[in-house]
Amino acid sequence: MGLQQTLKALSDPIRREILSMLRKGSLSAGEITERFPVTGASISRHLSVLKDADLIRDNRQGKYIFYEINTSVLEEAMLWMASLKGDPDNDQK
Amino acid sequence: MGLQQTLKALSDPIRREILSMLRKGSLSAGEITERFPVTGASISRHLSVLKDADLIRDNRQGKYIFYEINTSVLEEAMLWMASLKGDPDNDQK
DNA sequence: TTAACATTTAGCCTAAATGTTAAACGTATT
DNA sequence: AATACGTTTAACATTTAGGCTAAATGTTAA
Repeated sequence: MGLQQTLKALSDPIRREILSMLRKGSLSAGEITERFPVTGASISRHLSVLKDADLIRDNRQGKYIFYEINTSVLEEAMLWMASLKGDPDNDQK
Repeated sequence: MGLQQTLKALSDPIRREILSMLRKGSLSAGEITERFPVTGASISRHLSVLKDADLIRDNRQGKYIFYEINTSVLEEAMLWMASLKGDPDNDQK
């Protein structure tokens, strides 16, 4: 985990779009796949990248696997960006 | 430009470290290179990625080229992340 | 203008990322 | 248990990224 994994996961447009979709509520892998012009296998791998980065969580319900967003991990990335804007004499690492 | 280029540029640890270094003031390409275990040519390419993303600006002074950070472009990335955390019914796209 | 130095660009190589199809897996239904 | 359905995993092809060395470019100084 960590900043590296977070930013890497966010650097792909499909993965960002998936996160945007999940903002409105959880969706199954199939529902997510429907909205992209790539195969389910590709989306599945994108989902696993997002999951490894802890940007999404999954929970199975019967034969469906539902994905939901987890934004807590964005905190670190936002703090890092904010620190870049800040005065280096004042505060953080 | 745009979010894609910004996040792509930020997804590499060397490029992030370069930005952190530049927080404290501008540095020449050579000074930046000294601090990494890779060749000047590699750093030069990293600098061009950061520059294309408008995360840094350069200005030549004699035979040196000095780089400085430009944080304004981080705004968009931070806003995007913030929007992921927000209520989709309330506000933005 | 030649030499020296700082930096970038080009060409090549390897590794990582992304896409595809086909096979495997997990669950529900019959 | 067999089939069907949703999803993931494996194997492979292609593209992209990052590193290196060598050549090119820009600038200063002799």
